[in-house]
Amino acid sequence: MAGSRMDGVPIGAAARRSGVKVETVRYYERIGLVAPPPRSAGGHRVYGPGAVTRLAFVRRARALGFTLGQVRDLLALADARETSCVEVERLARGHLAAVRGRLADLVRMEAVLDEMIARCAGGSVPDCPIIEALFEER
Amino acid sequence: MAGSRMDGVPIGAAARRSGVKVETVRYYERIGLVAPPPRSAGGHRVYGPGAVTRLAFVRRARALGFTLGQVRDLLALADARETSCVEVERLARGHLAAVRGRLADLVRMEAVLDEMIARCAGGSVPDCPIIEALFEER
DNA sequence: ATGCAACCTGTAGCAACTACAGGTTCAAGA
DNA sequence: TCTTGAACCTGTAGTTGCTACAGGTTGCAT
Repeated sequence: MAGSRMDGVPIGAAARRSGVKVETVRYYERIGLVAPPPRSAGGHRVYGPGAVTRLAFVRRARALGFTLGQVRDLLALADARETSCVEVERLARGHLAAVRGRLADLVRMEAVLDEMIARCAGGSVPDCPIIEALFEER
Repeated sequence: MAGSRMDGVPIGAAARRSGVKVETVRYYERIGLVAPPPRSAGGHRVYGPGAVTRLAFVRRARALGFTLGQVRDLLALADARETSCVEVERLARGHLAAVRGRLADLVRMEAVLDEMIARCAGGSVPDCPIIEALFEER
């Protein structure tokens, strides 16, 4: 009866549960972002719950726009729990600034596209204002 | 006196004028995004005003987040002037939708980071809420 | 004439995956 | 028990959009 509930799962199930694709899981292992899991007799990777959680962590951090390098840092900090919060907050703060920068860029981008499309009016104008706008000097 | 004002410029000047880096100009040529310019006797590229404008167009479209594939399409459309505007607008519209999608993601990202930092409070909490937040299921 | 900045080609590297090819293993049904 | 066939394995190459060399040649100002 021992070991019946704490199941190790193969990579496909780990991928589904964590939201990371199979190839990407192997990629993360290859680059040393996650530890190589134990293998079955036949050589298949077997993931415990902890490993799956870790993969999910990576996925969420990536979805938040952290680079793999930053994720690596976060994982290291998560492992060294004592002195972590200040460091983690610093990382998150820096990242928030970057996010806000990109946000501002995208908002501007949106406005320009919006205006270009609006100027395009009916659609049958011979001199397309979008092209013109992009070709214009300055 | 003929040819004194319609100067062809070397790649460095073309790069400065268009805002595209020298290496990137060569890269664009290599992948066939822009046509190979004529060369000087010694083999240096010589860019006319038209080529520089085209590079600037690429730069601006890229700055708006168009992929190189889309830029390629835009350039083709710009060359085939008659039937272009509707198509260009369609491209721009599709791109705007993509931009808005990314925008929504970033706004969510910002909210999560903001909240994580807020929850991190003083800074010396033993269980760092940022790490916890990312490790949380669902 | 000479010095040196700017040019040339070609290749390799970066992030962060993604997609094969060509095989092996696992699990479930007959 | 045997047999499918899906899921796994490794390794390599491709993707996008550049960027950075190395090791050489040209252009131009002094």
